[in-house]
Amino acid sequence: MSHDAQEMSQVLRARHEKLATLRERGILAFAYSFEVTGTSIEVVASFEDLEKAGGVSADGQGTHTSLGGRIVGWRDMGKSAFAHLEDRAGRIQLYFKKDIVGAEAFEDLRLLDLGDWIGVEGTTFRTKTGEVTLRVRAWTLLTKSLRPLPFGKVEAASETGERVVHSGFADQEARYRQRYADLAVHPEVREVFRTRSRVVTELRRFLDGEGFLEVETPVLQPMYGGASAKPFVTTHHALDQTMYLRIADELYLKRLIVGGLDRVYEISKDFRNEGLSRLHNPEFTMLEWYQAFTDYNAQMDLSERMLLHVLDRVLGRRSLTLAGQAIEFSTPFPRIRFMDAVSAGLGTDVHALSDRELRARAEDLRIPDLGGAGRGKLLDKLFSALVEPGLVQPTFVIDHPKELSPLAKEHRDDPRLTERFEMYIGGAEIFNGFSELNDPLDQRARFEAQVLLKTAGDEEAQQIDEDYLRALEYGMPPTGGVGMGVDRLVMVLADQTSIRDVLLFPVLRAEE
RNA sequence: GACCCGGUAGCUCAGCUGGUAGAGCAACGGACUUUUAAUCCGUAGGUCGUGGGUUCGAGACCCACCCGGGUCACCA
Repeated sequence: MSHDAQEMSQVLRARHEKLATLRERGILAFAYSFEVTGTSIEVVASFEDLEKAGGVSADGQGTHTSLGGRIVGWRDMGKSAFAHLEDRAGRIQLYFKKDIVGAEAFEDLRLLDLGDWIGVEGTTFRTKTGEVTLRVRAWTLLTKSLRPLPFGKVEAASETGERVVHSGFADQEARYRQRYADLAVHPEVREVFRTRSRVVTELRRFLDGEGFLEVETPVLQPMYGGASAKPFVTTHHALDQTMYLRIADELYLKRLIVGGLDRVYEISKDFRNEGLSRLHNPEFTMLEWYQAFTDYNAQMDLSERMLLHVLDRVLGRRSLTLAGQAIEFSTPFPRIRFMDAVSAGLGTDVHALSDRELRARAEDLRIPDLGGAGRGKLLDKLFSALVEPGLVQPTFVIDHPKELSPLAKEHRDDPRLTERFEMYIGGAEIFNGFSELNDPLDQRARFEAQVLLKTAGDEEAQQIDEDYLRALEYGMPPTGGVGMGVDRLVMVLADQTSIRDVLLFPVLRAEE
């Protein structure tokens, strides 16, 4: 025992005492392995199949099976006891009877607690109350749980008959910090992360099927770029060099297009040294892909197809509920021009407004912290305030102003704009793509404009990446590229309103 | 960083205009060989976030601080 028993709470002390008793009786508290023949759900289903086929024996016995799992419920009845065992698939009821397991093994059940991992073997049957149950012939302790899990209670509401869950673990912060306990007592949380895994699998499957090559580019970079954001800064000691954690994959992936890997994608952790919010975690997962010989129109189509693929494969339907709102995915999604949307919100043509007039409009709307915002930032602020919240159904916003998009190609019909799109769902931006700027001279000019913004105090403005310009000078074919927030897509599919609820271990202030 | 709300038993919470700290669940002991929120009897469990102050007396009132949540700001 590593803790002074005096300092342990009564609850912990009771478990340590049980552990000591187990050891006195020669029972292994932390076993090495256990052979299972299936999962709880399979066992229940196969018993029901057996019933339908009339294969249950005269005394109601089904097949013999062995299962492993965690004890999540216990009802002691004296010379018999009922429990629920939870494994990766679900739950099954266990029935222990003194006459069956034997007096000694039955007595040892007293040393078990909720949260313990056990292995059981026996035959299935259906109880008087109708639940398919495993009649346990023998049980083995697999792991003693020395700290009680915060199990809640489920009850049927007296009036409506609905199942009401009384969580024993409602403190959100504690749930994030001790995600292991959150997962252990909340099957629905485990389900969110299964959904997340399936989403990522299907994104890969889709792009692989389209002939894309999955690649890996540096996380640790001597120069960061590809997005407007503040980086995390660190030091490589042997090289005595400042390094940055990547804020985007974009510039590396486009170098690969130059190199002739003409359809590439990467699923990456990106890092941005910014505030936290419902939609922002400092470390997040981004999917970026680039496809040569295509423009942003093709990439909007591809994005739609990708989204439908994921919906079909993960949910099996093309509609869902997000934060209580019904969302329908019917393609093609509406496409609205950025400047038209802002103009509509403002009730006047923004093209005709000077920078000063734009600022006055923003101030009228009480948009805070305009600071030294230039035309691009003013338009962006107006867009965020007037348009974004209304983009609940899947919608493409297209043709953003040039100042906002230093890596996007100038619009073929309007030099003030770029060929860019963002797709919004539920008021949040999830996809962002463009016809990639491949003219190295124009790219240099855009970088230089960013440097001016930086000098003017914009901390997120980009820097000149000479090596990237050198790559473009070798020649990058016309290319369409897209970045997509994987966490945010998972939020949509799993109906979660906070990014923290789709991250296993969200960023938190250090404990203590 | 700003504003609002919160911190009381392992968990969820109550605690009135200041008067000796409570409930349910969990735990522990006992009864019960088809229960499922099992039930019944009993026991134990608390530096009331921290530090000051007001008061005869503070969980409650005042001040400061710490921690958290929400909203906003920051953030393609």
